[in-house]
Amino acid sequence: MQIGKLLVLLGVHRYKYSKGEEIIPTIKNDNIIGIILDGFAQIINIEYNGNELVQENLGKDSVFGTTISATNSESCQIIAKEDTEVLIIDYSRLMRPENLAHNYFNIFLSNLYDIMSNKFRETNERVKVLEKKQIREKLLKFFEIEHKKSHSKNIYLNFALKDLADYLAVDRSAMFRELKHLKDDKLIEVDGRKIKILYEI
Amino acid sequence: MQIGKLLVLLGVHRYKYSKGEEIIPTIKNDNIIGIILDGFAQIINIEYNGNELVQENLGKDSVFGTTISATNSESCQIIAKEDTEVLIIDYSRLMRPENLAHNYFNIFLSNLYDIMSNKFRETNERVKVLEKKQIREKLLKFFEIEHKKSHSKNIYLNFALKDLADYLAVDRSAMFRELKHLKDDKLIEVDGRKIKILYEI
DNA sequence: ATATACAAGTTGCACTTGCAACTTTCTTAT
DNA sequence: ATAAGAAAGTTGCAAGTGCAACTTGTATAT
Repeated sequence: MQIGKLLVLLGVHRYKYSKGEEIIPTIKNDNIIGIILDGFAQIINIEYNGNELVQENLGKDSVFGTTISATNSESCQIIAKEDTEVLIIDYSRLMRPENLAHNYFNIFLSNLYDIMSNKFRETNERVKVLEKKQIREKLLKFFEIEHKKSHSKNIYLNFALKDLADYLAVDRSAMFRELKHLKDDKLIEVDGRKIKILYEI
Repeated sequence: MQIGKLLVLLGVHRYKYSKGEEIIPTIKNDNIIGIILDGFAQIINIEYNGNELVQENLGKDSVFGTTISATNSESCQIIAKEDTEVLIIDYSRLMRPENLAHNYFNIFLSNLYDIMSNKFRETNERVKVLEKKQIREKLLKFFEIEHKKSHSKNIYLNFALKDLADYLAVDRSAMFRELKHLKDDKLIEVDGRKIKILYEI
């Protein structure tokens, strides 16, 4: 059997979206897992007052879906910000008994587990940061986590500083202020997106 | 084959811990999933300054482990607060190729996925709350989520109010102050652990 | 019945933060 | 090369919050 046909049987589909399009069918169903194969999309939350706020950036290999990330169909839109290719897994189809017998199925599930574990780790890292009450503490926790991952005292952000403020869920200007305090206290050096940790960790 | 033997083959073990004991072997390995079958335990985080803080309460059916919750062996201890029975799944053993052929394996993985999805949902709910910048907003988001789950305007907490402050990652007294403001504004009524939503939602 | 422990609730105060309203610097497209 | 837009960086101020230090209430055990 062809891999392609198998994927269809397992409830896995590949979709392409143009820049600006809404990745709509994916979130209507409540048991779906999406993986960004290529491109860039954003989960946008529409607040009760009409405010739209970016909830999550979805780059290559990002995972989303009701079970995995905080997307609920009522208040969320997923918009392709570039031409984007998405793999959609229909979980309820995937778990049909007739699929359970498939040879490939195990490997597939096993990979799925790895993807989910990764997402778990990321989310838990963020919770550890968000749990800190003060901006300074949040920043230090963030640096600590990044340091543990890279084993380097030089942190290079692959996103804008204003996005770091969103990640920490604090006001942008307040974060800049605190970064300055940390610089003044000679705990860090900041040069654009490069942050250097000066203290013992 | 007996289920018992199968579980061993799959790298699944059942352990019992007495009150006060550390659930130590579980977190030494970095690829483990634990499920509390019975009892009560806590994940305790030891900060660099020696402070111990309860990171998570693990009741019946709670799931923990490096891939799933924020436990890293260096700074975390899991302590049984009552006599506790734990199911430990060794993920690296579980995923051995020879297991992939097993009939039960699929069902097992499928259940595991459900457990993980649940944990995902819980964590994402908390992130949604933690993302709010102000205590009032955090509380309102929390009420909103609880309301969506129960479809009732009466929220009954099955934990102490001080634990709600921890969940929201805010100061306890500041939370009480804000609860009072919400009461004054006639948005809620609070009676012990019972909270009644008075506004349209 | 009384002591003990823990949760609930309150308050003043200093510090932190969000918000608004800027200026400056850097990117990107034409 | 230049305009337009976005990100970086600042600052004043009012409001929000953490912290400490209480009091009151409520279980639980002896």
